[in-house]
Amino acid sequence: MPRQVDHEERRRRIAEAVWRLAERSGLEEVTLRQVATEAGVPARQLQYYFGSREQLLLGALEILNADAESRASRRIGGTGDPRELVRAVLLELLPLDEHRRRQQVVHAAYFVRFLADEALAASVREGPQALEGLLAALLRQVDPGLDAEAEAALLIAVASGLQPPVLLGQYAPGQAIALIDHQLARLFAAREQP
Amino acid sequence: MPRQVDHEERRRRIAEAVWRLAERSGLEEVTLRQVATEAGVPARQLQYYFGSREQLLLGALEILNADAESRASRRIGGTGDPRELVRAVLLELLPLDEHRRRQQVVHAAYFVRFLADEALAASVREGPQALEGLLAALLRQVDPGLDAEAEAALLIAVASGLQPPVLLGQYAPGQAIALIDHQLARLFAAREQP
DNA sequence: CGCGTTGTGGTTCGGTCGGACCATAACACG
DNA sequence: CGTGTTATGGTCCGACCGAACCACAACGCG
Repeated sequence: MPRQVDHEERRRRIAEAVWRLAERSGLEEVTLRQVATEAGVPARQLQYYFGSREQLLLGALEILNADAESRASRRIGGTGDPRELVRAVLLELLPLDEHRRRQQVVHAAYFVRFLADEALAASVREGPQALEGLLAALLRQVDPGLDAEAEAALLIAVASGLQPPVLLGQYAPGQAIALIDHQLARLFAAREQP
Repeated sequence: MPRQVDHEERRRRIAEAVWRLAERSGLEEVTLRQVATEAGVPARQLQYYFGSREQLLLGALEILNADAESRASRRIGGTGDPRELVRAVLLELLPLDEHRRRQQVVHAAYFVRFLADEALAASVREGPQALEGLLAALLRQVDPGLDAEAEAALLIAVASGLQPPVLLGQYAPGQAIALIDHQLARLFAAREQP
């Protein structure tokens, strides 16, 4: 194999340009030329490393998701207490740093596309479903008396429902966290002082 | 004024074409030509009734919001019981019929644009804020002991957080309603049998 | 009955789009 | 030291974009 080039690094560099543009002004502005300019590479490379525009959008999304997942698991890996773990998982859904903000805005930019493409929709459903299972298991661990599935679903709905207002600046991140803590405190109240 | 033409009716007809296209495949596909074809009018009329593409997108959004608001107030107008009213307001946030589904998908398509344009962002924040105030007032009426602001914010977060999974087909509408009822039941439990 | 306002249709323009194409440079390997 | 694979760059094409422009049809009013 001649000409040593780190394909992954190139693809990542280009994908990051896609994210920045999508975050700034939606998929509409993610044209091959704009991406090339933003990434600082000739337009031809996008064709070489991703193929068509459609594949570029898909590839950039995959890299973003893989990125977010590894970042998330690195962040929650430490804690052991189930109750702390539940909280950590939920906070992961809020745009509390630049990476998560970008990831969530880009997801929003893709959202209508998810609806239109059943294959995409299926892969998007996986994440929340896995998260819901994990949360339910943790909740059962904390208090077997809970309706774990329903409470897990509610908590995820709360956290993801807080995304837009935080992104829009309607709530400060601290307010969103306080609301999640409010819901968690009520949920765990019975178990707290038995 | 010669040539009697119902401007509002024309604008609505064109706006509906914008919604359908935006719902189907995002703002990216909302081009003047596509809108004209979809609405069944010559492209020139879009220019005449809205001006530029940007103004068309804005105008279509305004009409959509006015529509949704009148439809919503007509739907919840009947009930008097505060507790029923709270539930009705929350269910209004779910995509339970074609109109609400369309409205919410179109909003999703505009979302990144909201983030980029501060004026738009401000107008988008108004709705939820007013809703939150209304809900908080109702909650205080039901049970003065509640932290009405926090509970109102949580309920709205739950309902709006349930939008994406319902739209994606992850939850059936009935499941989403059940989750909201679960949260409401817990909230009102103390008041139920004093 | 003109006549000026208002609405309509079609056409055109400069620019940008995604993607195809081709020549060539860089390098691992026989 | 060729030589073939891999990577790169520049260029070109037909299609479509938003928007401007123009000629004219319809109609209320003086």
